[in-house]
Amino acid sequence: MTVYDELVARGLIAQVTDEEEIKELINNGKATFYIGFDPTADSLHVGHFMALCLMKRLQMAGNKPIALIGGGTGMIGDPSGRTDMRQMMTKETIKHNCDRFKEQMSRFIDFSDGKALMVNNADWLLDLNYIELLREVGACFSVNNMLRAECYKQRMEKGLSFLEFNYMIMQSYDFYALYKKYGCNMQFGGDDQWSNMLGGTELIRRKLGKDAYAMTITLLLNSEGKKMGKTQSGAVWLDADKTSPFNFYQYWRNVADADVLKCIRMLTFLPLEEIDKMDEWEGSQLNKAKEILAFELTKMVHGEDEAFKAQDAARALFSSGNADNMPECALADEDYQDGKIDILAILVKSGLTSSRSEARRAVQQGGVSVDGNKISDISTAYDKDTIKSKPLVVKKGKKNFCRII
RNA sequence: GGAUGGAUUCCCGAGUGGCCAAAGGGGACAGACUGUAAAUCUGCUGCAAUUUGCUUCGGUGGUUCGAAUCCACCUCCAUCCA
Repeated sequence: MTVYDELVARGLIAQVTDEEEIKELINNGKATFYIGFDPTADSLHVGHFMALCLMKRLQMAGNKPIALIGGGTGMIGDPSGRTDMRQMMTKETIKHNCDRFKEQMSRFIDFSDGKALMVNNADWLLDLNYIELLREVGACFSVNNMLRAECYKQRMEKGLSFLEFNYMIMQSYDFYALYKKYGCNMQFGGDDQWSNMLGGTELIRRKLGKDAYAMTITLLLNSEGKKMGKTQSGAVWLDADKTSPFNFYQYWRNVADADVLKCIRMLTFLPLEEIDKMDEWEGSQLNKAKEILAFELTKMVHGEDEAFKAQDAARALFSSGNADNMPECALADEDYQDGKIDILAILVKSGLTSSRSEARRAVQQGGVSVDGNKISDISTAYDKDTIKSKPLVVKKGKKNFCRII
């Protein structure tokens, strides 16, 4: 099976500019492609993960990936798919985020011996001169066309600043620059990037008279049509300090039935034949598939050891309610009053609830238990000595655990 | 630059002087049912406290016994005109 066919079978491809040409290029390892990453946070998250996997797949097939970090475009902010303006970031923040991205990417992509490149568009964008830029590429863009682009449409209602409007031009310029410098002939990106990417191929055609290609990756949406990889507390990060391996595992363990197979197909490297077999599974058997999904992804992101730990912890936790590998919270001496600490304070300290009011509600609604015993009295308190000699396992709701030491 | 409309709690959105911690919906959280799923039903959703207190309605001042609501100025946004 060719790489391209595999990508199709896994449902990764959303749109392509020229299917035949792209097949030819990537199946034969002739593509030099780039994917851009905006440094909007100090860690990559699940949304980037798909792109990284795609890079890896194509790299394994002999193509050369270029990871482009948007140190320059990050100063503008991509309006695509957004309903309001991004917050402007300082140069220092962007720099810091770029460095962190680099570190994380190296874990997935092989950058040795020039097998892959990492570049920062700040290197060329920041030196651009406004008038020169206008003369060089300004003529190649039709405002009429740009306004028709899907990514700007919804912003036409709410307002779009000139700054953000230029994002497409910057991204197109990136492609153009990479084409000239590294012979980069293909760009990949999220499906929301489609119009920006077309801007690039168009620019290359006009300026150089050469063909370049673009392909978008299907956005990972859940069955409700929302982007996956987001929780109420924010994104699911790849950085272990921002999203612990256990929580990362749990996120995937908890996906809806309707989404499991899609996720396995798109995100894991399991052979397709194996995945097709799972297609038959239904009902509670899908739970097994969820475990596989969670394990595989955790393994890729955090390593096999962490994956086993998370899996063991989850299994133990949900069957017996105790385990070694659960989030832990160490109480300090000043957390105790007269050698005691009450249940509400414990809930807040451990981060299981964000305020005492919320903690009180949780207890009153019967959602809190300690060592398997439901707590019904909000004034329940524990001695320091008791906790020090034997940690408490506090549970809020069905899935939130914390060991108090 | 001119005219008009707008900014409300996580989001949408009601509220035009006291009865407002602020309707309704969504989301989140908790309970029941389950398979760590979905759907459904129930509760709950500013902060702190065992029937009470404290801080919120873009910002700053002001009027008033009392302001999310009235006035002034400012900031930001949209629409139309230039």
